[in-house]
Amino acid sequence: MKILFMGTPEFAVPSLEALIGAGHTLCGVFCQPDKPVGRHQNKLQPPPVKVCALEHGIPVFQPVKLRDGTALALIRELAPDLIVVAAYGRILPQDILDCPPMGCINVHSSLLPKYRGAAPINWAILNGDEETGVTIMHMAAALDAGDVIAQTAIPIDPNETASDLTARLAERGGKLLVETITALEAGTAGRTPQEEAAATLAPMLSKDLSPMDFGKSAQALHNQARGLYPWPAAVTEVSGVRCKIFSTRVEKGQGEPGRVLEAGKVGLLVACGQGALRILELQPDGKKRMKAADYLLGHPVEVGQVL
RNA sequence: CGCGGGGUGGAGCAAUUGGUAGCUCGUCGGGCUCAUAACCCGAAGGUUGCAGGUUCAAGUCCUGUCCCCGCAA
Repeated sequence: MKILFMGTPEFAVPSLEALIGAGHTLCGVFCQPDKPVGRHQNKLQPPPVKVCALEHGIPVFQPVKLRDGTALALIRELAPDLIVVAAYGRILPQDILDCPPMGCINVHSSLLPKYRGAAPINWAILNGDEETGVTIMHMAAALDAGDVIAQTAIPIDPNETASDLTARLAERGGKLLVETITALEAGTAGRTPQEEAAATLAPMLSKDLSPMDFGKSAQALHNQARGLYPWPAAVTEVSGVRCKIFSTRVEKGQGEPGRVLEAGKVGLLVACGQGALRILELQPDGKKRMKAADYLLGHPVEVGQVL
């Protein structure tokens, strides 16, 4: 099968590699343009998918616009049988969707119709879900609304971070993608419309989600810390110093929300609206990530103070 | 050269106006205890990121260089 792949971040890489591994012909890879990443805004960084594609000698295209006709012309020239999209980061216009004979399919990291949008994995954790999954679907003009071809559910570990879960789902997605294409070729693939009424959105993350409100339950805060890991991360102030909270645990405990119940070798224990949150790992502004216990050695926090 | 913080014994931090580096934890040895992420006693461990410079003397001032991190994207 001659395939045009579209994807950008790390999540899409296993899918691309799975296609290559399955022996499909990749006639090209589309990804977002290189952009400045990190501290040195003067330097452009290639997205992970580009790096992977180049390693495999696959031509890479990074169009800035998809609706000015040049992208469409390019795709016609590449003449793929099928377009596979995985976290490309753009909505494909109808003329491109209509282009390949076998159509366009998408790898999405949620159990659609739940969590349509940019950050399905994070929102599944933020909401405390116990399972999520990957879906392969035909693409429609609306956001993540196409008919479902295949779906696999996987359990979410109670302490799993979005980063870990992303890696697992990316791998699972790659496998399901290959299986699905095989089924499409064989003509045995199913096609189930999504139940619109059950659709929910998983919008892009932002730093507005970072501040921790200890009035919430310890479980909610724990979900916040792992769901926003590693970016934008749950953030709170410890003795006036802004800290990203990277690793937490839900424990029993009671007290005014935000009050420090314990500060020692096992980190900080902070009272929440319900239960208490053990802060195990954090990162102060300008410092490296460290165990909360280590941070306390040089920055004593009094038991009883309120964060 | 986008803005800013920082590199000190294994870890996290200190070090008055420049005068041969201190604290907490950990580690090792010993003691106490039914027991301990507890306590007591003792010990080891640092040419202060690197390279130059100023000075009688620099972690502390100057120059250069490498690395880490936050903001911003």
